[in-house]
Amino acid sequence: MKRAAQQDCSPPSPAYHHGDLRQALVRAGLEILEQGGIAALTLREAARRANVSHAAPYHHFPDKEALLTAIAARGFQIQTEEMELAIENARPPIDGLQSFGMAYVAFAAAHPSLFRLMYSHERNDSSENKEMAESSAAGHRRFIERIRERAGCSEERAQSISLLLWASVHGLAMLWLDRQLRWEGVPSLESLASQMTEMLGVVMHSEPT
Amino acid sequence: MKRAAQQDCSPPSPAYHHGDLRQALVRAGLEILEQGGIAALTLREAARRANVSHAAPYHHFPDKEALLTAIAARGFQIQTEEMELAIENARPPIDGLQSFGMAYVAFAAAHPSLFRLMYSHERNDSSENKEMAESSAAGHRRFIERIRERAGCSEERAQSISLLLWASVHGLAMLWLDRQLRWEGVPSLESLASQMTEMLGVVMHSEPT
DNA sequence: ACCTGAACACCGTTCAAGT
DNA sequence: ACCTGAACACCGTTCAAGT
Repeated sequence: MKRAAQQDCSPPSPAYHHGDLRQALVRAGLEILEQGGIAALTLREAARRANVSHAAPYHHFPDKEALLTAIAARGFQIQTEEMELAIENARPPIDGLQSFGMAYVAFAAAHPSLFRLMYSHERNDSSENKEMAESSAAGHRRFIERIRERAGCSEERAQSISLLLWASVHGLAMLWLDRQLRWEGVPSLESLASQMTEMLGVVMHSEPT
Repeated sequence: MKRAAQQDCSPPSPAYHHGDLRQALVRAGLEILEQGGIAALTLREAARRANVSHAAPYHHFPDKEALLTAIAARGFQIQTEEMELAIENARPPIDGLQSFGMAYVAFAAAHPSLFRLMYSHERNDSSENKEMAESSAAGHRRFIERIRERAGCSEERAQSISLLLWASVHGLAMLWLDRQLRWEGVPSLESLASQMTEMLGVVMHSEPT
């Protein structure tokens, strides 16, 4: 009922093409990223896929960087959704700490270009980024709390552990995507991640120094 | 004696401008990277700084990507040099494992754009990359050996520990450069790295699972 | 308010031509 | 062998003009 009055699918005008070009551009960007990588992601190509002129995006984004930021923001949403799903469906149900690490690495492997875009290029603290930062911080706080409960340690120490876990899986994912983990007889990314998160369990249950 | 016959510094010809344009381009690239970041690093700008036409680089590199690879390769050399220096001069002399982590993060903080270039964009296995890969693998093997001696564990386990250490400091550096580590009251990067490498000492001296 | 089409400066790449 | 200058296709960005 919130949609515009039905118009039998005839476009309201040959020029005004849809109500939400902004979202269409972000969607197009995700598609380009998946098909051709970051090099193929241009403003003009996104406009082409959205069936508008190459100047149209400038009515929704001040510049290309802003579109990239919006795509990255959408990426963080997708990451949250996919990770929550993966953690729920983990078989056999494994430790929350380990399943977090596995899900993080799995997301990076599934969306390499998007993952790189999200975590690269120091993006300015735009309003969009503030939203992202807040939702990300909230998730982070919940995660720290879970660690604190499970390990029965101080919040300060839980923070240290969570940073170590995050950095480890982030670094593993990045090094893997960059083809840096290719010596003789490399195990799969999955087994590396599993091995790594297991070792981190040792730290979690050890005495603080 | 291997140099060309002395010519009183007068250029051998107004067009042929130096003997080693290739190296000059790499050097120019490093300079651009430090001054303007990855966005400023164009083939034409590198040519400009080397005082040659914009087409000249194509006699030394097949395309832009090849120049980027050469710059990244030089970056790995610089990283090795700077890290060895930093580890030697660590005061007070700290554990080798910890000083490695600190030096790694320090390099990333000192050369953010170069560090990003080195570890990004899946570069093809060009001959240059094979050299890099080999020297990198050799260093890696020495490092694993040191861990094995110190922790008195199997080589397999030493490999796991070294990967955990590498991934941790790499992830920490990346997340820091990407401004992802900015919640309330963030400690300095140095103290985060120190804290992290200390925790990893726990893993190293713990019993294998 | 939202979109177009022309225009500008810049970039990567190619190529015939010069020494 | 190594470099230049012109040329081409593409991109980000701007702007007057249209509805």
